[in-house]
Amino acid sequence: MDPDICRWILEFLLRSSIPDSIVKKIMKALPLSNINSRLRKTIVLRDMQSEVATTSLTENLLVCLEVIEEINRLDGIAISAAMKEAYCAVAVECTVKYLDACPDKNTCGLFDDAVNRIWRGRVRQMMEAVASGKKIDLFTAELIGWKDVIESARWDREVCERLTNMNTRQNAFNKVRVYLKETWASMGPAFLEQAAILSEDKGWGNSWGDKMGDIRGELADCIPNGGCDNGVSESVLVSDQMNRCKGRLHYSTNMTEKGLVVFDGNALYTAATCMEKTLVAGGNQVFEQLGKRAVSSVGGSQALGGIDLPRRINKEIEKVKLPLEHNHGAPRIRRGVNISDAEEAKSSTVCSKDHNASNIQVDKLRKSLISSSLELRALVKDPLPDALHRSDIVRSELASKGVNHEPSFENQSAVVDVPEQNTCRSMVLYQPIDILKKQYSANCSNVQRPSLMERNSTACTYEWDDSFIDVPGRSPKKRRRKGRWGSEEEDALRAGVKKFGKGNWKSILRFYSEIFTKTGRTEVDLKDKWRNLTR
DNA sequence: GTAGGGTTAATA
DNA sequence: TATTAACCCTAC
Repeated sequence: MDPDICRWILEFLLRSSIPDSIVKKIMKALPLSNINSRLRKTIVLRDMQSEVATTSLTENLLVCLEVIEEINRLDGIAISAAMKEAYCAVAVECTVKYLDACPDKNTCGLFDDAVNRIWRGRVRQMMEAVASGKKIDLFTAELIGWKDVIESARWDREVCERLTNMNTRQNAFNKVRVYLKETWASMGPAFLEQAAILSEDKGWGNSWGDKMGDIRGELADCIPNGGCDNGVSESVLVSDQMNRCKGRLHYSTNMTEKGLVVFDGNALYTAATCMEKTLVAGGNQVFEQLGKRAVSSVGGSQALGGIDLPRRINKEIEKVKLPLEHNHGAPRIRRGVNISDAEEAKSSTVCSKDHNASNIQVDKLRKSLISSSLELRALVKDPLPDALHRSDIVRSELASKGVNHEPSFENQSAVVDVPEQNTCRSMVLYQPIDILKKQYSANCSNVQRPSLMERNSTACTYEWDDSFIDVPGRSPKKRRRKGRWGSEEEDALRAGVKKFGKGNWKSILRFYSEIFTKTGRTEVDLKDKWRNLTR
């Protein structure tokens, strides 16, 4: 798919309320080259929004804000007061929260570690950078003031108590939400939404809505046993979101609705297909207007990466029209692999109403894919897509930097009631910005955070290749070895059980994510370790 | 998501 | 070789 189309789709999805799990899949599959600063910022903001939505506050937010500051500086955008306040409030909360869990506030290793990471790490590096003449807008007098207070809490019990009694958590949430609201507003709608609004202004019809309803119904009907693996619900969700934008666009072509059906849980394919068909639906008029609107609204092609948009759009039209009209054509990309027309034909029938027939074809195709996969493994040392590669590489490079976090929506209230920590919603890892961090977070602290693009925690291995396909004659899957538990981890686990109670492993994992993500612990690991500790 | 039984690797 | 810690699997 064309990189510009990818960007438009990704920006739109990031701005939507599509679950992070789907965005995660899409980001894994999309070729994320040529990311412009607007998309970078959108990714980071979504990351922050996700974290706040699950009422979790981690040092990931500090990294995000630092990344955005860098983006803004390069783009010549001033740092707002809300952003500075948000950064300071999060830094305070990410430190003070450890006081709450410390049995002995004056000898708490977790609090000390947080002070070292945040105030003696990030903030001090800022101080040094400013002293050397570098402009860092996040470094404020308020931050310096808090640094002194936090440092004094290490030896002054009174300060310590005062900090513990402050609602730094609520304050941080409010400040971050204010900042997010302000920033989303300043960025305006997603490019595709702008285009949709434009098409509505032009009166290009509204028949799409009815048609989309039919298609969604067909999607639901044609999925045997609730779906092709787990893809259908995702496809419908994506379709719903795309419909927000597409509903305003004119629909007039002979779409092959079956082509909309997700194959094997690949939400990207659905998103891409929906978007292609939508964009094609309006024909040249829409594309031309898209181009004009984009170029005129940003004062030239610069903001779109310097592309000749109308020319690019026409190219896309030709590329997409062909397969639509002839029901075959240019190869599409699924899971980062080009698929042939024959496979396309197969997959297009996967979800037909003839479930038995489609299942047979699914089985055939799966066998074919497994066979291909094995062949590829034999031929290629590491078959992971580039995105995963980059993510893994960056993650290892960030082993001494890093972060944590969770998911979200725009347009949340700026000031909200924050639930008690032990009633937090379950954390959903959503970590999309590894690549961006590599570029923008040279001064991160030493906490690692799993990536959005990271492989499933139960599938990733530390000492050997993962092999999820059983192969006769091949040695059985080895066990992961994450290593023995350190005293820091044990302390965090004990403090977590004291704070959240036994059994709330997910909450404990989230609360001490700075510690547990370094070693890649899961909630099951925490449970098992607690069992060992209490035996 | 969690609990608990079972398995495996590391260690004494 | 026995014990223990870490990990896996499955049911709920």
